[in-house]
Amino acid sequence: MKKLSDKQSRILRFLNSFISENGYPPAIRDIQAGCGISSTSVVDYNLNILEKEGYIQRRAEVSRGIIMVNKRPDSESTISVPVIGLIAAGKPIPVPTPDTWDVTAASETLEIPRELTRNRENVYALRVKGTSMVDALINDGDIVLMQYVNSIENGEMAAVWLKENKEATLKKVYVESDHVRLQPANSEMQPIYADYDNVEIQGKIIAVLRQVA
Amino acid sequence: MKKLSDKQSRILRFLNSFISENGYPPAIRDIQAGCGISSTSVVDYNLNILEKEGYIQRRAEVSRGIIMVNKRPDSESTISVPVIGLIAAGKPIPVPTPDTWDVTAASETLEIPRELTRNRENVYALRVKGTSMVDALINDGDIVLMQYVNSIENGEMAAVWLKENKEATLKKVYVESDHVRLQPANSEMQPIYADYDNVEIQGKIIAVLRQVA
DNA sequence: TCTATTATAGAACAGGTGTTCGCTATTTCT
DNA sequence: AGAAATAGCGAACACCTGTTCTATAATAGA
Repeated sequence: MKKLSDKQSRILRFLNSFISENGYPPAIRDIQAGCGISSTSVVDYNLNILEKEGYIQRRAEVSRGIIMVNKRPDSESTISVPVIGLIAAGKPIPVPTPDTWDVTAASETLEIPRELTRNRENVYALRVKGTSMVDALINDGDIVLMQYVNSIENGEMAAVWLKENKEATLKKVYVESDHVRLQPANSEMQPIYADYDNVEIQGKIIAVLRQVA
Repeated sequence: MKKLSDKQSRILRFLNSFISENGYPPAIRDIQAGCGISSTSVVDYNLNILEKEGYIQRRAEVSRGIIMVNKRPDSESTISVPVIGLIAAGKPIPVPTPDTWDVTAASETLEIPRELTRNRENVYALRVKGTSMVDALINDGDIVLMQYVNSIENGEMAAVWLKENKEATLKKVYVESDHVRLQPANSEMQPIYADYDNVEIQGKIIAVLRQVA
């Protein structure tokens, strides 16, 4: 790809904003006005260059037949994820089962790119309260995306409820010969060992979001 | 909302498929052909009904000026963030300036909910390489959302380039009497002290994304 | 400096395109 | 059945819009 001229990148920026603002692409004369270009032929000239360079596609003889190639037309690129509650040491998580699944009932939802959830089903979000999970690189205030599952693979990070301790935490879970090993993500921290019937999987973690400042 | 006639729901379905297939809305005569309708006026007639019922919006006198209302244009809820490169100890970040800002030139982009970026401008993303920033609760493979800024508030987490050490890192930055204190987010870690002219702010961190498994 | 290339201008053309109008067919209601 | 509302039809109009043509200016190469 060659370097774009000032006018060309201006057109490209205008295309993006126009489409996102109006829902349909601009006509040649919209671009002309929006970018302060003197002639439609100059717009046409530069659009052809942009097409040859692969930035856009054009449909001949079609009004507003301009397609941005980089941004996929797939409008289903985000998914609504319910923020169910807090996870904190000492409190159980009110995890919904797939039966009682009702996104609309959640008090708060988050728009998450499908790219992050990788099209998984039964995804919910939890706010992390307290610093009890810094050893898993998860801080106070972070949001963790969880997937409701009954069982998990060895080594996956999961929200586990320790019945005896009455404590929920996020750890890597390894099922071993006669116990369950709960391993913090930080290799310098020591693992916790627990009996099978003391742990209850409440979902596996698939992503972490943290807003700073 | 009234019940739609067969023809109207056929038009609605055609609109969806046409837009997702072509990237721009159909003209009246495209709908006419696509739905097997005999006259453009019939299309116009039904489009007006669809608009009155709230299914679409129309721009008068604008070719292809049809907007689907139910599926909001993605760009309203999400923003395209360019993934500019890696941040790792020992490597400078090729941070763009607002002048050379060109989202389309980035090799990779990420759709991020505006909620996460809080409508900030000049946002870019970096992939974190290596575990050199675990003390800031940022792991290998994490994606950090950055905002290009010249200066930052005391205590904000920023990407700083240490000229002497030839090293980029993410730390909380405090400007103090005769030096700059770079404080890891983890309170148990010791801060780094650096001279004013040894540090170069390359942007402040506004969010962290981590995909697990 | 002369020339080839690239970029810009303005105008005009031909077909695309939303809109309108008069009229007919179909359905709904009384 | 008769009237009224709804739906459909075809054509025509007037503007929209992509495209093309010719001419000129600016730039780069030799």
